[in-house]
Amino acid sequence: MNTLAEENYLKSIYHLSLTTQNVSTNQLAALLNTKAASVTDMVKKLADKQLINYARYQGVSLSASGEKIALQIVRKHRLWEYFLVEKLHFKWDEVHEMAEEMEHISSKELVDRLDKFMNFPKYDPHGDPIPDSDGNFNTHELKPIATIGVNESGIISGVRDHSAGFLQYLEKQQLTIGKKIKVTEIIGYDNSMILQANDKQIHISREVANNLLIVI
Amino acid sequence: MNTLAEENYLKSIYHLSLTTQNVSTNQLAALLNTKAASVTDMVKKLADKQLINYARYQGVSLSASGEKIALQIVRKHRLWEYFLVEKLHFKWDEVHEMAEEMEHISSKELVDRLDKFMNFPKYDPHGDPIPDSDGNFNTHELKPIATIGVNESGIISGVRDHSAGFLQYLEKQQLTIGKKIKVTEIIGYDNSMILQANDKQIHISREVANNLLIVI
DNA sequence: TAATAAATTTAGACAAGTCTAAATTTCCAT
DNA sequence: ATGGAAATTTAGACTTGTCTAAATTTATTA
Ligand SMILES: [Mn+2]
Ligand SMILES: [Mn+2]
Ligand SMILES: [Mn+2]
Ligand SMILES: [Mn+2]
Repeated sequence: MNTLAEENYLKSIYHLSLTTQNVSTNQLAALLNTKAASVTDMVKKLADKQLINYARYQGVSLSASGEKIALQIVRKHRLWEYFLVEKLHFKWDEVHEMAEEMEHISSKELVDRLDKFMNFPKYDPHGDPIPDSDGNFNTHELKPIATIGVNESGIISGVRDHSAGFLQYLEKQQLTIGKKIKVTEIIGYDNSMILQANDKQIHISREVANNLLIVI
Repeated sequence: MNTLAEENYLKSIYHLSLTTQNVSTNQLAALLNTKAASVTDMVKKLADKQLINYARYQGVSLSASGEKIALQIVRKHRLWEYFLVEKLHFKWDEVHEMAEEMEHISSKELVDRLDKFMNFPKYDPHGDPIPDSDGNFNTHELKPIATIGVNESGIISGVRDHSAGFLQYLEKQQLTIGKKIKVTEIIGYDNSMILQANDKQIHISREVANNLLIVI
């Protein structure tokens, strides 16, 4: 139906659309590790196929049909990540690159059966919601730990940075999905935070606090 | 490492090499649904990469490194087919096209863990042997039912024709892998055969008898 | 508001993989 | 042994997706 390159563009536009309404050529080029000129070419093709809205110099947004496709790709990515972690026992920092390939397996029936096989998980190993067969998914209110104050607490429920390095750091500190944390102190000098978690005190930098998401 | 097209060529050369020592351009073109001129181009590229032996007008054969790669692709194809049938409950005639895509997922670690997850199966849903992590696999002596005589028997262990139509026919007749059959009569007029299987008499044409493989 | 900077698009080129048509080589039957 | 026929390769072209460099448009800021 759509080429691998087209699918990757649609997925990237989807992700960027979560924080920008009109996605720019340069944003896409950065995310896709390509050049702005290449993005312009592809964006014209996707617009011809009615998968995105595009006006020269104005950036792009997904059309209804484009979003539908993007959500199916995101669904596949997250279901395969769940499979790799829950069934094949990979660690949460090891699965992204594999899922980047697996998300392009085309059969919808396969994905739906995989979903059923794993009992319809709602979140992937990084806390991101998994769209169901129709593209619907849970949206819980996530906020960075950095936004709460002393004596406030929450449940770790997601990450803003998906890099292997960050995930490995969190794993080592046992700051993983589902863990309860409470802020016990904020160091004024550098805005770092001391958390109570796993019956221990854990000192995290402001940068970590910005990239670790909780639900209250 | 290698492109999708290169992998498909190597796999096709591997399959054709099982019955021909020097695989011809036309054989490859037919199997890959492409044109002889395209095959010549690709074959030059694979020869440059030392994955095949190629002399103009003389056909090709796999080099040691080419065969190693081909066997890894075959391993992935058959393991994914096994997964689709045993874990996701697809029928044996439904899995080939999906496996054609999945065999190109690159991670070796993933395949090895999938293998372990399924308890190291030795044969795929069609009776074809699954190479292990090092590329070694069982070779049992398979022969078409057509080659045995009246009162001889065997165990259905493979198919020569992998088309969905043939597999569906066998399923309906309950002539599936593992079933014991005995030839009770051969009709001289058309060389069709009457089998005893599943406590029933089943009449199969010569063509079916040629494509259904047993081990004695 | 004008000029300068930044973002985006256009122009032209290239690699991979494929195709058709024409040329070449090999095979086979006389 | 030789003249087709069949198989294979070459020549030249096309598509997809990418790139660099130049041109154009939009944004910023003095
Ligand atoms: Mn991921
Ligand atoms: Mn994820
Ligand atoms: Mn198959
Ligand atoms: Mn098979």
